[in-house]
Amino acid sequence: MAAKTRQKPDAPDASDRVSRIREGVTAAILEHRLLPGTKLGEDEIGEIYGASRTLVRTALQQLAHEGIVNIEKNRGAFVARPTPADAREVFEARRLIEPTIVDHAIDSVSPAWLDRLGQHLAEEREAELRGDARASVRLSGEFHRLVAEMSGHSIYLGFLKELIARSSLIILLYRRHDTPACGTDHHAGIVAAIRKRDKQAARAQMLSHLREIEAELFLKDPAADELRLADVLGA
Amino acid sequence: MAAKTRQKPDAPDASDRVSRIREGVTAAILEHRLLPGTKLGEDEIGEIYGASRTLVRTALQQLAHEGIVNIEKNRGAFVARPTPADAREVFEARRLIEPTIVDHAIDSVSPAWLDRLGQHLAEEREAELRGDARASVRLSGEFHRLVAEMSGHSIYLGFLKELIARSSLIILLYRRHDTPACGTDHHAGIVAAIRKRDKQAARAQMLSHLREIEAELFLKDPAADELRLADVLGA
DNA sequence: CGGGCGAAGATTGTATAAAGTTTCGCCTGT
DNA sequence: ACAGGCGAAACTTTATACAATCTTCGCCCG
Repeated sequence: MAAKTRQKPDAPDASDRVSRIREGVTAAILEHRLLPGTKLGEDEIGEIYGASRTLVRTALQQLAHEGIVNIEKNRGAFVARPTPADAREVFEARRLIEPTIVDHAIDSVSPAWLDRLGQHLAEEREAELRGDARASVRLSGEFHRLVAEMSGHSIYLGFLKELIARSSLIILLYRRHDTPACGTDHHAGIVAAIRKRDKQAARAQMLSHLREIEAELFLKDPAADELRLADVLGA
Repeated sequence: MAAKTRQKPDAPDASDRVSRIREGVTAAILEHRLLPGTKLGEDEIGEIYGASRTLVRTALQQLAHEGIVNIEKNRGAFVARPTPADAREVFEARRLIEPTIVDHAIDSVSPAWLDRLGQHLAEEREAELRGDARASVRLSGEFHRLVAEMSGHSIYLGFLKELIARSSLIILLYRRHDTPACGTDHHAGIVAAIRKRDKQAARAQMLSHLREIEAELFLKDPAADELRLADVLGA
């Protein structure tokens, strides 16, 4: 039975070229090398990755569906600029879904997974010590995705991937102080609760963790935003 | 101000050709004219809609992301065949999200929306009287989407659209009796609760409604499924 | 007569070229 | 000097052509 060629729809180490472009652009956006509003020309990206526009276009469409890129008809693709309202929606959705995800994760916990989580915490601590903000943001997102993978719930995993990508962009945009993302301590606490199979504690910690992240953002009123824009344009 | 050409990213009456293909194929799948496992050839679809393969591919990729089509590398696109495990995941997600959605819907209720809901209920009753199963399934899904639109929460709306599409496919696959989808009475009850701004009742009714839909499905054990398949092949 | 190898056909993946749209600069007219 | 419009350049969109891969059918060998 040579069913070897078949590969998972969302393989993490996806070796095909579209995935490489998608992940490269995602990394560039999330590491703040491409600011919101930046135009993503197809030729430009294609040249960077040595691919034709066909593949670039596919990747950009996927990113648009993830919500970190906006495609405007006949104008091109731009790095998304989430509004404060978007931000609130994203975090509300996370507060709804993630506590349930940790519940499931605890149900299907295993020594191998606990090892993986511990290893991840170590990586996060190291990045934080280095003061590497880019790696911190990336690893913080990966922690949440790891828990979702652990839960074995593919629908929740898919939703959360989207929410994490958007969150990372939002955090980079609206972070108040330059505090390095969300505290590693929170993640450690969640892992401890998972290790103890304490669902109630895990849910509670996840929830407060998410609340704290959102509380550290400066989500100004959309109306005020409009005014400020008018101010700039009028001046 | 010639900003007429600009259109919403997910316009319901999207007039562009990709959307027309996507909606046509979606309708065909949800109306059971294309059975799960059916191959969706690019040329075949392109000829039907008078479009080139480029557009067909775009549409199929979007459908794959929605989960009602599977794309296998170098083999093509097929109508998805959700497993019982998939079905349980989808309905669990709906039970988590939809009660919250009705909450929001009640927060932003308006006379215009109530009219719209009432009108929809009438359409559902009419289709049921006609015994038009296809229309019933479609309208039943649209009811849930309508409530999500009412909530004004774009993230939840996006997630629910995906869940509804998958649900429709699942219901058509695993329905036990040929009972016409989910009872219109449930929907009427939910609308009544929304009209009374009774969040608790609305949440409870939505939840029991979803439970009842799932209870009417015959979600056989995956293991048993394998066995039956082996049985057929062996015979 | 059954099984496996191989070539032809069909289908998808990728690249390139043609068509349509937007944008920006420049020029003209007032 | 400034407003308005014409036109070219750049880009996206769509179509078509080419390359790679898989499937299928027939043939040969055991």
